[in-house]
Amino acid sequence: MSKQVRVRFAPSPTGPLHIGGVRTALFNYLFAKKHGGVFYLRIEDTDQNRFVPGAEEYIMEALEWLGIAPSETVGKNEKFGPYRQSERKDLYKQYADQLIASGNAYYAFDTTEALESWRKHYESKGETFIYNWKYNHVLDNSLNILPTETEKRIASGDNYVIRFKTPVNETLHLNDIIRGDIKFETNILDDKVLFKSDGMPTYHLANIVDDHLMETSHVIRGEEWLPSMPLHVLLYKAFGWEAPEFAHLPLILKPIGNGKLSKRDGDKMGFPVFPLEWKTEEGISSGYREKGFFPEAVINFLALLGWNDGTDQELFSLEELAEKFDLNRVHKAGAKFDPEKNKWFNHQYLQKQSDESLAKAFAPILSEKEIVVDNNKLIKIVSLIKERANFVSEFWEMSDFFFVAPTSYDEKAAKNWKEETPNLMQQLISVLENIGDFTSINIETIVKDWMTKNEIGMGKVMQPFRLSLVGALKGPHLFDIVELIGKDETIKRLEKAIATL
RNA sequence: GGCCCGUUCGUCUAUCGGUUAGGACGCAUGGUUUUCAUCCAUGUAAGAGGGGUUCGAUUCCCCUACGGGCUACCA
Repeated sequence: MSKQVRVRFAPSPTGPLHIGGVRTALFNYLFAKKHGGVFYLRIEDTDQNRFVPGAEEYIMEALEWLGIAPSETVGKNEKFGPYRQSERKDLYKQYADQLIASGNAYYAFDTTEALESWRKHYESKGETFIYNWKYNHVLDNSLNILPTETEKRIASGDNYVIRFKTPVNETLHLNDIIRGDIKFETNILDDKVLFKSDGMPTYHLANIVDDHLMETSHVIRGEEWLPSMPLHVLLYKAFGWEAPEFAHLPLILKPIGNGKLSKRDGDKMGFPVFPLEWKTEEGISSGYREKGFFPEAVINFLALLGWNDGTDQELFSLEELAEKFDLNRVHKAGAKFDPEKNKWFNHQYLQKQSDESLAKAFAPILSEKEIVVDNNKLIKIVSLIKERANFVSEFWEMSDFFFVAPTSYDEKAAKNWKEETPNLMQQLISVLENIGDFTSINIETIVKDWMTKNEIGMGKVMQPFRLSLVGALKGPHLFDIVELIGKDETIKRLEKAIATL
């Protein structure tokens, strides 16, 4: 690639960033890294009605948490700033005027109501209403009146918008990196509004102007933008600018049912669709971070939703992804989001964490329950339970018996508590009392010795023993538990079980 | 309705004309663990349909069906 690669993620701050947006950001980030380019963030806040406080901060925080923060954005390396379109407002009008002057755009005075009624009118006749030359005879714009009249109306304060004048009778052959050639007929295109009556540009104008001014080399965005690609390409042409290359990413679809994944689906289906938690008056939408996902796991899962490196490898670090990423290997079809596989990735990344860092992550949960525990002991406990966990948040219910004696016993397991069991447990207590070196291996050897010598079946002892200590038939290797909770506690729990059951 | 994009196991996907259509998640079974889980092994399961092109189509072309997106003075 001859040109410096500069790509952007350009969300509009209308709420929390959702998982589809995260993947778009990720693919842009990876593409930039792969080609030694720049990944920048631009805030597209040209719709004043949809502004949501906190959304912009949320987006930045989310990208930072995920480890894919932009290198240029609001307040950071602003060499092409400002990066907020609302702050570039004054810039856009001149470009709209430029298009008017060159005959590529015109003023339109139609009211929303008028357009709505024309639309209905033609639809009832079985026609598709398009705002272009074909229906110009019913439209109220500067194409139909004298320039002096237009000037007069504008001067008198009539509301107007500026529309693009789509060329007539052209067949456009556009290229998309992922999809190849795409054909469009200009005759079916609307003359889109470029400049709104409130003095703000629409997405289309602002986007093209900024992508040009910020020297964007590649536009990598969601497939929902594919239909506006001809307009955008036409705009570059009208300005006389070189257009960037385009790549339209497949959409992320709902796990079950039809349609693309939407912001509301997440909590309804039991998984987060947002990187971070988002609170509003209506309620809390859960986030990956708060649910205990590792950012690496989220990144890895998302990267593989629509892309793969052609091998069987599934676990990739961010660096590896950046090295191997290739837009030509992006799948064309939409991908259903699979919460199960997402969890599996988290399980993989949980196993990669050190016992120390997992203990550190677990500690706050324990202190909330006012449990004090020696750090070395905690590290050991974590090492015993982590392999069966998907999340740190599962640690407590998987290990509570290390910290507090069972208060109840699993009913089904308690059925194995036979008549002879109390006596056996009593004998077991005596055996344990005499063990000097109270370590897992030693205890195991001695206890098993005792069972063999007295011809006691393993199941007769081990199951009630576990039930007494844990309260259920679950958990790590029994003698590891015994060592960790210690001799006194073990005996205490056995005595309690004998008394209770 | 119109326009555009797409279609391989239930799900994510590999395959760039010739393969027993491979891997992963899930599920099932077995083994390990006298527990649960993990782990290991095995199994389950796919080219939407119809036409072409070709010696040969999952792969290239067309049609149909289905899925998705867009169709605002929202992005």
